[in-house]
Amino acid sequence: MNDLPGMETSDDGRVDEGHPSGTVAAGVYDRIKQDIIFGRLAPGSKLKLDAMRRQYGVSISTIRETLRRLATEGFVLAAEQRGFFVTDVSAEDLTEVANLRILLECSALRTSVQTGDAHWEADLVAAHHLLSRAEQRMLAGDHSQKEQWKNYDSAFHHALIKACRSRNLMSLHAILFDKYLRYQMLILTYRGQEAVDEHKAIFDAALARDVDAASNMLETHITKGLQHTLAAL
Amino acid sequence: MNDLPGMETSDDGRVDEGHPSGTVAAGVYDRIKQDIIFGRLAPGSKLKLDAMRRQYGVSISTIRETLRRLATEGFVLAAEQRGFFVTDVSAEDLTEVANLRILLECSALRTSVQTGDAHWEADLVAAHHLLSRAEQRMLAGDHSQKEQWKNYDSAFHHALIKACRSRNLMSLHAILFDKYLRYQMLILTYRGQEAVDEHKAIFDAALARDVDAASNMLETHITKGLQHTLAAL
DNA sequence: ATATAAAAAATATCCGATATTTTGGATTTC
DNA sequence: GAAATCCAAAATATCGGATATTTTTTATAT
Repeated sequence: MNDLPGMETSDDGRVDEGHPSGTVAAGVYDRIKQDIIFGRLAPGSKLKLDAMRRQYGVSISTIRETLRRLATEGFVLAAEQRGFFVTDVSAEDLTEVANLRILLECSALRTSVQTGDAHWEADLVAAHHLLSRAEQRMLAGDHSQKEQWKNYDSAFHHALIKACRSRNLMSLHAILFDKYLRYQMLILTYRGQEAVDEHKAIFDAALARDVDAASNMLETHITKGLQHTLAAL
Repeated sequence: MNDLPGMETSDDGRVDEGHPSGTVAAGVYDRIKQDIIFGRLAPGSKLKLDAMRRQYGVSISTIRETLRRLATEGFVLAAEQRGFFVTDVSAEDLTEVANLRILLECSALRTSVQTGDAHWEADLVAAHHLLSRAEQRMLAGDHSQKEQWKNYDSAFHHALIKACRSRNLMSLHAILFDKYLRYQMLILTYRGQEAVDEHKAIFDAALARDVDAASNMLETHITKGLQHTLAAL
């Protein structure tokens, strides 16, 4: 009882240990963030400090530090003197996030495609391969490893823009991607073959060093994903 | 003694009270952030928790929370188990920040100019008026209120893009602007009449609803500022 | 129903204690 | 004399408890 609003959260005494996180705070940060992104902590729900402390097995100071951090990234709302809440979702917010992704990701992709070296190519090929396999499983109806599939999706998009030579851009993009991801996890439908084909098209254009084609495909990909998600929201 | 690395920091027991900040943490956040931006805490310097606690007169928990927050925004580097440092500056970083500003700010400006209503115009006129007066003082050789001048500069750029209808973009931009600002404060030279003219040109184009002209002028403005700052760095 | 007052819950902050880790010297070794 | 090693001091990470305030809830009265 006295459980958190969302539903069951990450590990409840599970041995787990998928966290090579050096510090306690880093571990709990990862866990809470994932719990928000994957919907285990429902949008809008109150994050009571004492309950969180018990749930995650760390002190209140650590919880506060973590929530503040997540608030700065935008996953949590810090209401002065009234505590913390999981950030709400809305069609407007999703649209903003998608448009920002287009702006940043396309710009970074263009630079990447123009300047990426053989090493960038190799990483990209590897990332696409892993994503591709996961997508095949999804298409085959095996939705059991959604979390992993999304990790490969994330890694693929990351690999695409990795050669953009801007740490600032990369870190902003990473946060945006996670925000976008949360919306995708919220709706439960898979876009299927269409998205697979788009990934492939972006991948091919990138390797062919066709800057415009790659950028356009990416924009289409995000726009279509947005529409799909908006419709299901 | 046992002072902080930068030099004298904001208020040392001063009555001050320019902070209507409801909570203690909010106040110290503002102060530390300003101390970094305006160079009172030097780039790269170590932020020792105990020293900070004494300096700002708050508990270590509060200091940690604040530094974590600033680390997420990128003004502070959180080195796991090794404490916090003021983020270093570099030509590469500055260039990245400037390019991101161009990307986000120009995009937002275009939307703003296209969709801004009379209220947006009014705010913009007001902001430009204040900036303009401050610039005249600067040109006249009165550099005593650099901090205020920069606040008007910031407010002007903010007013330009205010009608872009994207909170996400606005908040990212605000952080980028502050990062850029720090570099400007680091070098001590004023770009002068040139920048004043650029501001005026952007302002005029925006009010004239000339999207392309406004966007181009803004890009030029940022690019020239970047070159000026790079040269002085 | 609605406004108000008292009680309970929760937040914001501080403090002190402890286990670890990192850092700076001092000492020894090659 | 430079490099490796070892030890003590400093600093970080984290916890649990205490207190003042503020918010929320509950109960009471209009």
